[in-house]
Amino acid sequence: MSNRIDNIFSALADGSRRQILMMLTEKEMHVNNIAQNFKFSRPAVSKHLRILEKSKLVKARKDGRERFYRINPEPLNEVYKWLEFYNKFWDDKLNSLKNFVENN
Amino acid sequence: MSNRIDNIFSALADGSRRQILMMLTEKEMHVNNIAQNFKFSRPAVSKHLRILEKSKLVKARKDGRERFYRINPEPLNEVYKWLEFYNKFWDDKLNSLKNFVENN
DNA sequence: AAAATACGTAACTTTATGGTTACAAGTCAA
DNA sequence: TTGACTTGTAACCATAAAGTTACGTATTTT
Repeated sequence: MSNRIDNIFSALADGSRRQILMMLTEKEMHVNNIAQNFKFSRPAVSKHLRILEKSKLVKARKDGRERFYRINPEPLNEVYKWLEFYNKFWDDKLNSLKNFVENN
Repeated sequence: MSNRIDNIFSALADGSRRQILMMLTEKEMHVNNIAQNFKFSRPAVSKHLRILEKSKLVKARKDGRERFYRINPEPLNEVYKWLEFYNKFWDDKLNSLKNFVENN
């Protein structure tokens, strides 16, 4: 019963996965390449990649025996959209305070 | 070993908790009040509130035997800051594309 | 053809998550 | 002071998450 935005948030709730995303901003990387940056095993990295792939935060391209992963920032727009509402709420609070100060 | 932003993201990774936050934008609410909006039990709501409190997304105020919860959107700024980097990345990609189009 | 490489996945373990019911403590009303 | 109300928390259960090792398969190298 977990939806799209649940998946995105929980994919992002892990520091290792955020680190992977950070690496992928610089260049495409294949699995071993990514795994070298972590203390834990390659299959563990593979699992993280599966979770990132499921939330569509990364996409994969197969080249021979290697799989290259690249970032896909599109799902982050969902997070942005979600935050916008609260940003508005936050602004309104500031505006209320501003109004209070101006009118008193 | 989970840090501040981990806590914020995983607090937000649950639809019920996001619903609670949504309710709290309108007004302060006490626990029973919140629990009436859910099918699951009051202690379950209490647990969700504990998680939201831990990530500082809500704050509580005790009044007699009731505890009133209110939203605290400040931690959402952390999420914003985190997203900003990727927003820049995204813009740069668009700029690169723009440059490519302009120069060819 | 055989050996080495890159990867995914299955099976397993440990720990975390999200729910439950039962109960204790503080506060309010009669 | 007794009884009801509001809440938190402990103990428990089922399921999911995050890691491990072992192994199968596709691809490349020799």
